[in-house]
Formats: sequence, structure tokens, C-alpha cells
Amino acid sequence: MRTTGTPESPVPSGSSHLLRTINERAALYHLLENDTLTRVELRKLTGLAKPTASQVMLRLFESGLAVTLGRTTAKQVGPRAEVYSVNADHAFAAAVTLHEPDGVTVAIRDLKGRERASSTRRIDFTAVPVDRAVQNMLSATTRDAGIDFARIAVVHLAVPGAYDAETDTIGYADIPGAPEVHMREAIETYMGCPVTIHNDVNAATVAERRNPSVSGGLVLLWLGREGIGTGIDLSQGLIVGARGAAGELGYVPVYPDRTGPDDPTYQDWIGPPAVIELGRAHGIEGPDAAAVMTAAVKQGAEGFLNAYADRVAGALHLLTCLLDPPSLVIGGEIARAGGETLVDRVRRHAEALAERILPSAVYGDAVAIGVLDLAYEDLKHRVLDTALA
Amino acid sequence: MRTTGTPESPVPSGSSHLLRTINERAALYHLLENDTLTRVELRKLTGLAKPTASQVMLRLFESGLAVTLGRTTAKQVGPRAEVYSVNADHAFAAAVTLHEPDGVTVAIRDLKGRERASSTRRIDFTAVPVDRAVQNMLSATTRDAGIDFARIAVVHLAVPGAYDAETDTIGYADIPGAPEVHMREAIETYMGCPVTIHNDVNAATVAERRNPSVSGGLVLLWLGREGIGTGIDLSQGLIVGARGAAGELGYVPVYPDRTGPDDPTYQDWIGPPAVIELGRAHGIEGPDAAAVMTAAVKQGAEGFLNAYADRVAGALHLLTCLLDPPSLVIGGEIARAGGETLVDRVRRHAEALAERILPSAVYGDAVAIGVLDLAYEDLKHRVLDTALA
DNA sequence: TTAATAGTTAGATAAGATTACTAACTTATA
DNA sequence: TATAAGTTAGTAATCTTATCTAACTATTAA
Repeated sequence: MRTTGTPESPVPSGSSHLLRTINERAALYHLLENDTLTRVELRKLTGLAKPTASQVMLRLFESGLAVTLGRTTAKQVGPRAEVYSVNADHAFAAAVTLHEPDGVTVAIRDLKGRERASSTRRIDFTAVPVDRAVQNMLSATTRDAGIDFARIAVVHLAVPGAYDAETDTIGYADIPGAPEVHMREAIETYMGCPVTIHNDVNAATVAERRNPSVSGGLVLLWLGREGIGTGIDLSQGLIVGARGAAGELGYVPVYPDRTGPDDPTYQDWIGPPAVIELGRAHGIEGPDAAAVMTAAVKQGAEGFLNAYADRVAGALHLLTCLLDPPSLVIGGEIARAGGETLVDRVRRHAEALAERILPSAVYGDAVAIGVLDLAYEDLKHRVLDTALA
Repeated sequence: MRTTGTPESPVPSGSSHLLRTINERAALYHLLENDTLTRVELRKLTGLAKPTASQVMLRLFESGLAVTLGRTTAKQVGPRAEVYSVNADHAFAAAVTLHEPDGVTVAIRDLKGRERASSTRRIDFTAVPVDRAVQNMLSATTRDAGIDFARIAVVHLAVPGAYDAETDTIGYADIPGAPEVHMREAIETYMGCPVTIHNDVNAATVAERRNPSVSGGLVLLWLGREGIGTGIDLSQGLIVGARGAAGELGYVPVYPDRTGPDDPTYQDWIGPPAVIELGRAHGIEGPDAAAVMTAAVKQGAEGFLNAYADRVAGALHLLTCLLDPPSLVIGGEIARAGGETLVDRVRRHAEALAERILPSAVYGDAVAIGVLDLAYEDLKHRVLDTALA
């Protein structure tokens, strides 16, 4: 927001220019929210007078932020109203997901929120450095979709590990070379636009916001093929931590009086090792934890399911005592393999928490969806904040 | 903020009136921040033109929000500038603290942030219902300080327990009658102003914001005489939980495979029972946990101190894995009794976390200070949001 | 069936109101 | 006498209300 106040103050001051900016921002906001808008609809939403609404739309059109899509098909008497819309090609949001140990997914959404391109590849990061690989993927995906590279206005990455924004370093990720690369700086220099990096579980947590039965925040317990984690997304927003290491339940010791390096952590207690070990104890085998869970559900292995569900319920109890979230979502490959059966067993073991527990409502790659949602939200905010100077 | 848009939208629109409101809000904000302000100083802060600055100040004066304090003592040539200030008596913030089992503290701050009244009493809540007691204390304290009762614009309460804003009920508090009273409704009806209720540990956490070495958020581990708890105050603000029950570390089982009602929780592991029991094991006695800690420090009982510090460090490790806060503060009566000695021992047992661990920097009643800070901040926001319509 | 007419809606234009800015002026003070 | 505080007058930008034009639908009469 433009202000004439010399030092930046949280409470702005300004003159008539500010008023125009405010009204154009409002119009653009409603355009972003409403897909198409006539001048009359804009007036209903903003309360602006007819001439003002016309002028505001004209300026949005002239600046290239809005386009006209013709006129309404007459449903009532009178002339047909001119239909405006956000110019979808004015700016794009790009989302990148790094999968352990060698996957890269890129997806691009336009300003109207439509997915315009996506691609996934396996890349040997010992041959191509991870930052170069991401840059190449971004360029190729943009080019193949016929998108103007310079119009990519934001890039968000999801990485499997803790990202420390302060030092621009990725920790714990099982991706060759990742800890040595200053990823944000590398991509920002290449793309010439702001880059934001997220933990993959946090991105998956954001994707769960799409679940209509979740409101006012959620905690996601991620039971992944590679490991576990927690995403904390409360009413105030995502909790990422000072060094990007919030939600690392996997590193919490199970027994506070046994905290040595070989003593069990929650990774061993409810993560893939626990599933495999519990499976073996109940005579269920599989190539990985998700497969064991699939087999257990198929066989109706109540002994295994109850033992594991009890542990998961314990973890949810811990999270609830500390964070008291409105909803607890169980996600990740192991949870998906367990399906409604596992959620049901966890609910039975969770007593008072039962009604807060939900299965993941995201179909497909929750991490990729979440990071694309984050990128698109960021794009909208930046367009609102900067497009009208 | 006044908008002409019919339905409330997060992005406002408006006409010239909005501009005046914005500029008066800005002026009021700077008045609240700066104690005194001349027109010239306001111009430097806002960038407003001379006549506008004059007019804005005039309107603030006429509405009773600002007062004149005379003129500057001439340091330079030219006429002496008129000195404006916020009218301290325009509105007041009241803070109430309920102490287990029978204490009530009331404090009142004026719009300039000065403490104008405070009083503490012991009240038998089996004789006087707790809501009546609070009402009486508020009336008496206001009257004795010569403050206009109708000018109390906000009331904040700190209660020892979980406050569920949804149902307006206080849980877990060891105060007779508290669970049955709808405290917010009762006080709001009596006072005719908005009432907000906080958990006491959360209030104490807010008080730690005053610590200059804390920035970007903190987690407070409260080791109180009555019990333990956690306050989570990250960059996004206080995490209170869906039912006001966030930070209840005391209810977390120590061993996830022993979750029965008689199995140990963190209350038993690092709370008052643990201090007394550990003290006994090391030959240190006292009437309560804080006294045991005082004695241990005085005697230099390294065995006791190291055993307890190791447990506290474990709790801090748990909190860091889940929340990754920039700072970890240890507070409460037990922590105060332990002083720098205890903090030092905890740091030694906490390894990588050591540099994040701080003792409480609040002198006096952290809960009462925190809730008064919360009340005053709320007052300032409400004055800015509502005073100028 | 066709053509004229009445009524409604989209959008443009003109006039008036509000607010802020610039520039010149007045007054007080070292 | 120069400088700084504050006021007054005039100008510019923006929004609003009121009015006007054009377009289109629906009704009605020939």
C-alpha cells in the first residue's frame, strides 16, 4: 500500500492517490475471487459509485491486469453488461517438489488459479546438481507450456527436510548435495523472482486446508514411507519454527529417561521401522511399511492394527496436549495404505480425541498440491500488494 | 476501518471519508507510540502537509482523544510548538488475575500505558461467587483510584486453567465454583465492555516478551508451585488451542506405552511432585517444591540439581522438536527458586539447545504483568479501530 | 406476423462535495 | 532580523449524486 509517511509505520497515512490505490486493490481482489465480474457486480461488492467502478475497471484493463471477455448473455431486459476477468497470463506461480531421493515435480498455475503445466522427472543428483536440475525443470516446463518465463512471479519449493531460512540451507534431506546448496539464492538469481522454501510435511498440511470439514486449523500427523513428521497449521498460520525444524516428531525420544543416540524415538515408535517390526511380530511381511499396512488391512490383522493404532493415538494425544488443534489429520503413505480402517482403529484408541481425527482428504500428491496452493496464495498477495503503485 | 463496501471484505474500498479516517488513525497511532507530539513531529512521522496535520490534530482534540499540554520550551528561534498527547483518561484497560485457590489481583492501566491502580485480596470463593468477587474488585479498585467506571474499555482475565472461549467455561482450575460460571458473559454484562480470558501461563508468556533478548517468539516452560504448563508465543502470536487447552504439558504421559490414569505424566516427571520426590531421594526436605529447590541450590546439591535439570532439558528437547522456538524461557516459582544455578544446569544437559535457554526476565508476578500487557495492547487496538468512525 | 411503444438496464457525462496539497502570509522568539 | 510555528487561500485529485444516452426485452395493436 502506498503511503506518504516517511518511515514505514504499521498504520499508513496518505492522500488521494492512496484512495485510488485502495479502490483498485479492492476491485482486483474481487476479480481474483470471482473469476468474472461485471461493473454492476463490482459495485455490489464494493459499494463504489457507477463512474468510479467504470474508471477503476478501465485502469485495471489498461494496466493489463484485467481483460474483457465480451458481454453477458441477456437474461434480463436492457443492454448486456461487459464481462471483466483477471488476465490469467499476467503472472504465474511455480511450485517445485523435491522427492527423496531423486524426484522433481514442477507445476505452474496462472493468476486465475488454473493449472497450466506440470511435469515430474527422476534426476540423478550426483550427476546434475539439485539447483541446476530445478532450474532446468522450471525452464523446460515453462517453455513447453508456452508460458512467458519472465511472467513467473513467485516460486515455492517443498523439500524433504528442515529448511532454515536464516542460513538458506536444507537440513536432514536425503538428497545428494542438498545441504551444500543455497537453494533460495540459486533459484532466485536464476528466476529473478522471490523464492520460498517449505518443508514437505508443512506443504502437505496446507493441502489439507482444502478439506471442508477442517476449519480453524489442523495438525497433520504424517506417516510417510520414508519417515514421520508433523505439520502444524493453526488459525495464525503455519508454524515453521525458528530454524524451520518445527514438527519434527520423529526426533522426539519415546522415553525421556532414555535419550541416547540408540534409544528409540517416535520415528521408531510409529514410523516405518515400527510398522515393519510390528508387522513381523504379527506375521505380516512386505517390501516396505506401506505394503505391510496394506497387507494388514487386507488380512484384517486386528492384533497388528490395534497395536499400531494405540501408538498413533498416543502421538495424537501428545500433539493435542501441546497444541489443542481443532482437527487432527493422519496422512502419508502408511496412513493412506491403512485407509478408513486405520483411522477407525486410531479413533477407538483415542477416546476423547476421536471426533477430531480425520483421514487425509487430499487425492494425489499432497505435498505437490500444498506447495502449489502456497505459491498461488503468495502470487495473489504479491499481485495485490505490488501491481498497483 | 470504515468501508462503503456492503459485505465485509478483507480488502476495503471507500471514499474521501476513508482517507480522513486513515490519517486520523495514523496520527492517533503515533500519539499512542510517542507520549507527546508536536504538529511538526507528526508531519515528520506521517508526511502529512501542514494544514492537514493541524486539522487532524484539531479533530482528535475535539473528539477528546487528544489533549494539549502547553507549548515546547523554546530551544530554537521562532514560536514554541503546541504539544499534544493522548488523553490518558479517555479509556482504561483492566486486568484481573485469579490465583489458586483464593487470590484476586486487579490492575488498571490508562490509555498512555501508566498503571493507575492495583489491588490484591484473598477472597473465600465458597462465600462469594468468583464472578461477583471479580465484579466487586473491579468496582472498588476503579472507585478508589477515582477512575470513571464507564471508561473501562476492556477487561482481560488470567485464570489458572484452560479457558474454552467457545463454551465460555474454565476447566481444570482449582477455584471453587469456577467451572460453573460463565465468566466472560458475567463480567461483560456487568462492565458493559468486551472481556477476554486467558490461561495464566499464556499471560506469563506474554510478559516474557519484555525480555529484550527474546525476539521472534518464545516457549515458556512454567514450573509453578501448583503445577507445570507451557506457553507458546511464536511470531504469529499466542497459541491458545481450539478449546484453550494448548500447552498442557502436564497431561502428557511420560511413557507412551503407559497411559493409564495412574501412570506418570510430565506433571509427575518435572512438576512439584517430582521436585519433592527427587528432593527426598537426595535428602532435601521442604514444605513445598519451591522450598525444596531453594534448599537444594543453597546446599549446592549437585546430585539433585543434575537429576532434575536432565528431566527439564528433556522436556525442552520435546518442545523444541515440535515447535523449534527461537527462545526457551524457564519460569514459575520452582524455576525462580532454582535461579541461574538451575538454568545453568539445564543448559549443560540440553546440549545443542543451550544457547536458546533463558531464565525468566520478569520481576514480580509474571501472570499479572502479562495479562495487563494483553489488556493494554487490546485497548490500543480497539481505540484505533473504533474511536474514529 | 410485424411494427410500434413502454420500460428496464448498462454505461457515460456533468456538477457538486470532500479531502489533501502547495504557496504565501502572519506571528512569535532568539 | 532571521527562523520556525501555524494559518489562510487557492489548486488538484478523487469520489458521489444526478442526469442522460443507448441497448435491449416485452407488450400491444394492426
